[in-house]
Amino acid sequence: MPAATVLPRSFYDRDALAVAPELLNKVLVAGEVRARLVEVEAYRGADDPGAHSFRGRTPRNATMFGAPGSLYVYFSYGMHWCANAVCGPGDTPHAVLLRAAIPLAGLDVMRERRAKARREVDYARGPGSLGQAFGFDRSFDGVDLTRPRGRVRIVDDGTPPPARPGVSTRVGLAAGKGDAFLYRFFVAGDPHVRRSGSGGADRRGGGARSDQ
DNA sequence: ACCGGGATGTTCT
DNA sequence: GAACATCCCGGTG
Repeated sequence: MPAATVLPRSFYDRDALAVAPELLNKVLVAGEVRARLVEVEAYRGADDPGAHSFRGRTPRNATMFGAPGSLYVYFSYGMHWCANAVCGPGDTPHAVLLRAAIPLAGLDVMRERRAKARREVDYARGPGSLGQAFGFDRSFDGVDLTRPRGRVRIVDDGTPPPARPGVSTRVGLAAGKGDAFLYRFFVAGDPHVRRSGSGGADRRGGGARSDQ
């Protein structure tokens, strides 16, 4: 098993739509907590009415306009802290929302933080839950994800992204949700991915594409 | 399993 | 004052 390597800034310095599917199966690390990303969403600056950066820079979204490879954390619905990886290219305000992950280490800490979650599968299922499991808050906004011993980082442990990720529209948006915005990517069939829409949870097998 | 609503507070119009 | 990249609980079938 190769040593885990921190993703370099060049990984993030691209369109969020290119970065998002490649973040699947990477490992998010903060202190002793580690979890494998299985669901993400791309948000793309000026062309994306669903993005926080669509209407320009504000105090809240300033981190999105900063260096690719930064962590953009925002407060959602008066209750939850959600985390994004800032992307590019250059200073283009793109980002990838981290929506769900498989707990790998630091399970005691996660269980304590996620007291309401009964099952391990729910520790980091959904962006608010993921933020709570990792202990994110305002002080994490702007953290550099590319530092090998940084406070938060994303590493490659040798697990490749799925060859054919699940793809769908994004969750919970009033704007930017048509078929032109297939910006959500997930590991098809993984139980840690928040179920969407109707029907069965566990679609698996050869093809794997649009929804679960 | 599916749906409806309340919690809770920052951000922007 | 409305909207919001959400979560959880309780009702119903």
